[in-house]
Amino acid sequence: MRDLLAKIQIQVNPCTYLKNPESSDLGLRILTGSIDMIDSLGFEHFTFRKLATHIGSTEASVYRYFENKHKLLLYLSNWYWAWMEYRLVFGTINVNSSEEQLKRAIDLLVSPVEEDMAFTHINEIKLNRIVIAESAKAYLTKEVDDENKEGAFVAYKQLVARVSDIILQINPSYKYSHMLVSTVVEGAHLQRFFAEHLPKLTDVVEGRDAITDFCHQMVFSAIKAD
Amino acid sequence: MRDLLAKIQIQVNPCTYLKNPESSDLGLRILTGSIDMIDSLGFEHFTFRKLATHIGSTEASVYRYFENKHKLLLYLSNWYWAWMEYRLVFGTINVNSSEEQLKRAIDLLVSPVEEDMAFTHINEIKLNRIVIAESAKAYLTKEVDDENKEGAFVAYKQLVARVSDIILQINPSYKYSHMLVSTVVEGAHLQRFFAEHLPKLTDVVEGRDAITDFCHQMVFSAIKAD
DNA sequence: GATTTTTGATAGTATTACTATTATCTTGCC
DNA sequence: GGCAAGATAATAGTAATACTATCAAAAATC
Repeated sequence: MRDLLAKIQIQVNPCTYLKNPESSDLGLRILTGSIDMIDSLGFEHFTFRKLATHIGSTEASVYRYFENKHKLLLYLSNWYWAWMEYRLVFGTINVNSSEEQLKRAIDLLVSPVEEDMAFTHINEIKLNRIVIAESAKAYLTKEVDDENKEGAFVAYKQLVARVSDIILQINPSYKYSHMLVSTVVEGAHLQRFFAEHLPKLTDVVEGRDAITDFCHQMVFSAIKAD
Repeated sequence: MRDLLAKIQIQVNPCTYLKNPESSDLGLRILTGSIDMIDSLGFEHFTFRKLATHIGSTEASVYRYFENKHKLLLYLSNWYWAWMEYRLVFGTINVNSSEEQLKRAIDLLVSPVEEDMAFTHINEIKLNRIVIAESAKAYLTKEVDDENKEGAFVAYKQLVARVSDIILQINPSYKYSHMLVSTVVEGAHLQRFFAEHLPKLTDVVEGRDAITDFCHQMVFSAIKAD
């Protein structure tokens, strides 16, 4: 099993990079280092110069892998969503009931992530924090249409489509399945951020994870009310 | 009526500015001009130098009103949420039923905005687009905790609390009223952005505004399922 | 009409976001 | 083992951004 999983590589759309960072030692250091630094400094304070110093390389070398830090952020988001889809496929395989599939899908998408030992160069816990705090900046730009045409958001769209399909199996007449999925996924991220920084915008409850509970309830009540 | 409304001024928390832009002609031009330019260029490409040229002033003069462009964005978000709250108060006054109050509140928060003639220096349609595409960048930063302490997000928190109160009047045992409101408000913004730029993440339906419909349905099914 | 405040004009610095050039270092290949 | 091709490091340089400082002119206030 270990050997089998070791062969799995998360495929990221090439439009996000100039040279595949998974293809060399320096590339992998760029990924590991950038995840560390974006998580600790925040995207705005993160620069290729700082990254280069941190991983013991040079700015020019980093630029050979990624056009700019925005493309690097796109790469990391894509990796995250492709990883999520891979986990979703594994997590719902052999599950007969669509309701149970949806439950597991929501859990996977909105619960706190744990480290995945299969990918040593990516710290999934830090990457999750980056996706929560920074990934909206990857599409909230004036370049979004051009980048979308190049395929910069396929991984995300594919994941949303997959969960949306499960919803439609449960209730084929529900009109807003994509909206519901993207709202819940982004909403859960937002609530995690609020819980830590702007608690007045959320509801802190003890016991079971409130955000996961809220998402389950919202999804199932929405698709059943119809 | 006209005269009465003319006296109403939207109060914005002073922590966002160095000098109140509503207090001078140049200040008002900064507001009008920045709304134009952030809407057309996007926040990343917007600079104080470009703004100064656009309004026929100088960079140094703009800096006398706002510490930096991030603070200006905070000012604009605050103005928007304070304006929303003012409209919410007017829109739900003399409405007896809590259900009807909530309906109107959701409509106000998630439907496309129209221009408000009472505030000539602010183009609310452009400001709404800015809030949709840029306002998340105002809090998704490493400085959020410090700025929150200074009160940079009070207007937003107050609005969420107000709508949350209406929900609790309808169903006092609903545990996630703040989560639901902030999820719906941010979710609606996101869906408007997706509808225009990433339509695969949303559901385009003809007829009645799909996003408003979706939000109404989601809120009422969530609080009644409990 | 004098004083205070605001604005404009100009200049300057540090940092960021790149691009270019050349030297060095690996690694695959014969 | 040596050579060629490609990758990386070292260094330098440019344009734009994000400010700060100074001083004079203009406007508002008293």
